[in-house]
Parts: sequence; C-alpha cells; structure tokens
Amino acid sequence: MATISDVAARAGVSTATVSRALNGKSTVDPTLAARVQEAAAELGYHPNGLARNLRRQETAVLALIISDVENPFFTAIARGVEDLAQRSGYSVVLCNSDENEDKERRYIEVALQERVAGVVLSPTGRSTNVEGLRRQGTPLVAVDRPLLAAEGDQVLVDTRHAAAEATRHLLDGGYRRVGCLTGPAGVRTADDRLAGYADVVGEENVLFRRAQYRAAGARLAALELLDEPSPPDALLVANSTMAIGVLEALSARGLRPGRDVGIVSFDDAPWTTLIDPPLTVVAQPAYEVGRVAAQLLLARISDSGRDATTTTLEARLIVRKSSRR
Amino acid sequence: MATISDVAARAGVSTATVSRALNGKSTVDPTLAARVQEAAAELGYHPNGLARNLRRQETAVLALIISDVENPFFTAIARGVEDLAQRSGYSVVLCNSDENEDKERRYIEVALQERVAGVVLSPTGRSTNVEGLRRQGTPLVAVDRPLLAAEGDQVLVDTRHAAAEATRHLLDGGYRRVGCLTGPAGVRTADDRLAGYADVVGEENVLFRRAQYRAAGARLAALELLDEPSPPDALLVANSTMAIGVLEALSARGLRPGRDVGIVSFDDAPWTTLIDPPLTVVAQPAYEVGRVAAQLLLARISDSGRDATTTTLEARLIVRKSSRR
DNA sequence: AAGCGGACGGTAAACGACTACCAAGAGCGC
DNA sequence: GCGCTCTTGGTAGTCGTTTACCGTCCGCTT
Repeated sequence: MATISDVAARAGVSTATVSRALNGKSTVDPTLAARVQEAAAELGYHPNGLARNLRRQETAVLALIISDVENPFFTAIARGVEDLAQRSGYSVVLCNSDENEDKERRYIEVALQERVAGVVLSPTGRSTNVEGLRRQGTPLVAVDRPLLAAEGDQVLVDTRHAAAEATRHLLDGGYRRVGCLTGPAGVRTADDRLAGYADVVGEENVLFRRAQYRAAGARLAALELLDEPSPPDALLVANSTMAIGVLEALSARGLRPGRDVGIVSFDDAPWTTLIDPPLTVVAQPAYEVGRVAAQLLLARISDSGRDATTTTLEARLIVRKSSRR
Repeated sequence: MATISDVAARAGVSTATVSRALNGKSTVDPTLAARVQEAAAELGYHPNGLARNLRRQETAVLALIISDVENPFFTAIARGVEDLAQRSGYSVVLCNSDENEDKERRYIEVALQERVAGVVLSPTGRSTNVEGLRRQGTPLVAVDRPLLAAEGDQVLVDTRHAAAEATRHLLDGGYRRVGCLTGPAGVRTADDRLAGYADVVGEENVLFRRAQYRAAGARLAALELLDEPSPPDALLVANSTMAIGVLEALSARGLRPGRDVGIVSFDDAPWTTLIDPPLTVVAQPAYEVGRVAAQLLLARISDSGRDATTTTLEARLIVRKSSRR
C-alpha cells in the first residue's frame, strides 16, 4: 500500500512537494509536478483518506440514517439527499437503522467516530439520542419525524393534515365507519396520522389498530379490525408497506377494495396504479424531503451559526378508485 | 471536541492510561479506571475514529455499493449483508451507484480512501474498475453480476437457467410467441436472462427489446413489442421494476395479463400477489445472496490467502396466474 | 555589484489515537 | 538490606497527511 513517502522517494522529492503537486495547492514546477504524477500513477498511489481527514479535520462524507431501506419512501429520500450532495462533492453513506434503536445508536456512534461532515436522520423513536452529535457540533437534519430535543433543522411532511383530508375524503365518499391502521406508538408519523384521522371522525368514533410499519403486522391488524362486531367499511392506512398487508387481509376475507371497504394509503408506491381497483393514496414528497434536507445540511456545514429551521412540506391526496364504491 | 488528552488532563493521568482504561487492553488500577471513565463521560468524549483507524490500520466498516437503492432486489441484499455484518461487529455503509459508472468509480474511490475493511459490489457494467481495490488488497465480493477481471469472490444467481425455465413454462402453458424484455447490453444479468430465453425459444424465434432496468423504459419497450406486426403473446421480463412498466403498457393496450399476454417477471416483489392476476415470478434469493457475500467477505478479511470462490444460488419459479390463460 | 523580491521546495510540527518500551514501586524470600 | 519479580503507568514514537515556516536560488533593478 503505497504512501506519500513512497511517491516522494520515487520522484526524488519531499513529501511536501508530492502533496502540493497532487493537490495543486501551491505552485510546483511543471516538470516536477509531472514527475510526481507519474510516480504516483506507477505506484497506484491513493492518498490515505484517514490521514488526510485527520489532518484536515474534515470529511466530505454525509451519513444518512434511515429507518427502513426496504420502504420506498425512505429510498426516495435517499435519492434526493444523494443527488444534491453529489453536486457539491459530497458522498453519502446510507445506514439502515431498521426501526431499531440499538442499531440507530450504533450508527450515530459510527458517524461520530468517523467524523462525517453531517448527518441526516430519520429518528426511529422516542429516545433517539443525538446529544453526542450536538456536543461534537456535527450538523444534523432530522427528516420525516421531528426530534424531541430538537435544536437542529427538520424537514417534515404535514402528515396530520393529510390524514385528516384523506379521512374526510372517505367520509365524503359515503363510507360510514372509517378505521385507521397506523404504526407503533411513539413514532411521530404514526401518531400524527392517527391524530389527523381522529380530528375528523371525532374521538367517539375512533377505531384503530397499531402495527409495525410492515406488511405482516398490518395484515393481522387489519383482520382484527374486520372481525370486529361492527367492522369498518373504510380504512386509512399509514404507509404503503402496510397497505400490502391490508390488501391481503381484504382478499382473505373476500372483500373488494373500494366497493366493500374504502382504502386510502399513505405513500404513492409504483405498484399502486397496477392493482384493481387502483389505490387512492396520500403522496408524500419524499424526494423533495431528501433534497431539502441535504440543502439545509450543506448550508449548516458551511455556516454553523444559522438558526434552526423546520420545513414542512405538503402531502397530496391522489384520488383513484379504491376510495369509491 | 474532546480529545484523549483532555480526558487525560481531567483524570490526572497520561493519555496512555486513558487509552488502556477505555479499551481494557492492559490492566489498569480499578480506581484509576473509574476516574478515567468518569472524566470521559463528563467530557462527552468519543474517540476519533480517524485517528484510531489510522493507527490501527483497520476499520470495522464494510462498504456495500449497489446499483439501485430503489430496487427491492438490492435492498434485500443490503439487509442480508447487514444482518450478518452486525453480528460480527461490523457496520455497513450503503452507496448507491445508480447504474452509473461515474458514481460507482467515485464510491470505490471513497471506499479506498476511507480504508474500509471490505467491499461488496454489484458492478454496474463492463468497465468497472476494481484494480485499485486489488492493489490495496481490500477484500472484495461481487454480487449479482460477475466481475470480468475477477479474482475475487462472487455470489451469483443462476439466472440464465432460471430464464430458460421460465420461458419453457410459458411455452408449456400454450403461449406461442414468447418475447423478452431485458436490461442494457453489457449488464451481465440482462444478457444472461436474454440468453436463457434464447436457449429455449431458439435463435430464429428470438424477439426482444432492451431498456434500462426501470419502469418507464420498460413501458415504452413493451409497447414497441406489442405493436410489432406479429406481436408476442407472452413476455419474460427481467426484473420487477420493469414489470411495472410492462403491466402499464398492457393496460394501455387493453390487454389482460395471462389471458391475452402471458407474463413472467424476475424478482418476487411484495406487490406481485396483489395484482389481478397475480404475477408469476422468478424469485431470486436476494437476502441469501447478501448473507453469503458478507460471510465470504468476513472470511477473506480474516484470511486474505483464501482461494477465490464463486457461489451460484438457484432462483425459484413461482407459478401464479399471469402465465396461464 | 549589492540588494531585493518572488518562486520554489524542503524541514518539521501538527492532527489524535495506540502501544512498545521503560521506570518506579511494592512485596517477598534469603 | 539486597535483589528478584510483578504490577502499574508514563514517555515517546508511529500511522500518513497537510501546511506554516524558512532557506535557497534566480533574475532584476539601481
């Protein structure tokens, strides 16, 4: 593994000159520079980023810690972050916390230790601890879910309002008893969606179940709801992964989405137009969330004195057939 | 940003003692150790991973460079890699090359510079350059697609065979003219799937289009095929993202999957059972691919002298309704 | 010819952790 | 009291870069 001294020896110059020649910082005689380039190429020299970063006290790497790689919502965010970061010369490493606070803590630790330039985080839960990041002064942007102790930037989606709108849409469509399937308690998006729903149906009419943001749990929860003495004739579902479970449950009970049970789901997954009837969804601007988050992060990296901001983006109800009889 | 010297000063000991106390390497007097722990906690000390790694000449980070974060096949691989790596104390950072050779190169560069312990890579194309990794002796495992200049481990899926089997299944089902929709030339999986298809239909009956491994391109390509003078009555589709485009195309032409046009797609995405008719698929063991790749990588990290291996896993045809009239 | 300024490139000191080596002190047997 | 071993913790070198500082050399002006 060639080091800068190897290159220096081979080119017959000092390490300082090699560094200067390779980074083009100060002026180096063209002849010499060429000799250095050549030596570096011959040795297949790659500067040791560890040493460089240690010396420079900075890295061009952003960490993006998301709670589920298999959820299209988060991968769309990832794409947004990445597109913007790339443009400014930053690389993005993705860490999958898997809705698991231990993993999340571990990845925050890694981000801290590796001294990444900034972190975009979708907090898994209540007790996400970003104290360490704060102390180190590592810029942080929270996405999708707010940070309780937040003093950092946040990019959220107005999901409570969207849930209310979706619920109202179902009610307007003639459904009488709208239920709600949401994520775990303590996960802010799950709570907000439930709250938006409750805002509209009224506390006394609330009918809901919670499950992991996954298909399997949602299927069970949906079956439970359908087997209630007075089952719902419409459901608001808190994400597209859960929607898969719900649709399975409906099919298992011989119920047809729309006609028998109205369905509105969060997240406009690519397959939602393919099913019969096409799924009415609340489309969240995931890519945009990622872009904005990256923008804020970069801004904060270059100016750590900025005031913390909270950006709330609007979700959009896309009416298709699963919410009409 | 507290350093080890700060902790040492606060605890009234030398940095050596701090290091020893915190890493539990050599014996340190319990009283002293406690004092060090306390000082570290008070200062919110996080060891600088850059410095540590520089000194230790190793990191506990694996890089996983995949060609599309939005493709469930790759995220399943990611999960497999991660589950195994975590168990051995490694963290995994995901890099999204986006089927883009430039990005891929940049991420390989980052992996090299940051001196990650190993790399799992799904090569985007022909000219993927892993020379750098080889020279540095960074362990590498290729997944999904072979590496041309490969001397490293590889974990592949017997996709040609699976494509042949799927094609035969369509022919057996009474379809006469089976077409194929595959990925870009030079992407090995795309070529292999086409080859497996050609193996069965015979060179003279080959009817295919290529497109990016994305929905939009696949839709157009499918429309082209359907508008041929003698259009196919069945299609083999090379991945689930493309299948979305194909199904859209069918719907645009008023054709029903199965009855009008038989469909078999690669990759058992979660929504494939939801559509009507349910999609017949070739299920690839993506999670397993990830697990095995991580295993091989860890093995190679601890013993760089191992011989290179190629593991080929079997794909499984899951017959549903889209391949029957 | 002396003096001066600019360009270039070398020397060496960081960055922050780990660790080989050594020194000091305690305990103990003779 | 001496020397031995064993434990403990400090000193200082190392990892591979970058860069502040300084010396040298060259060419130009006066």
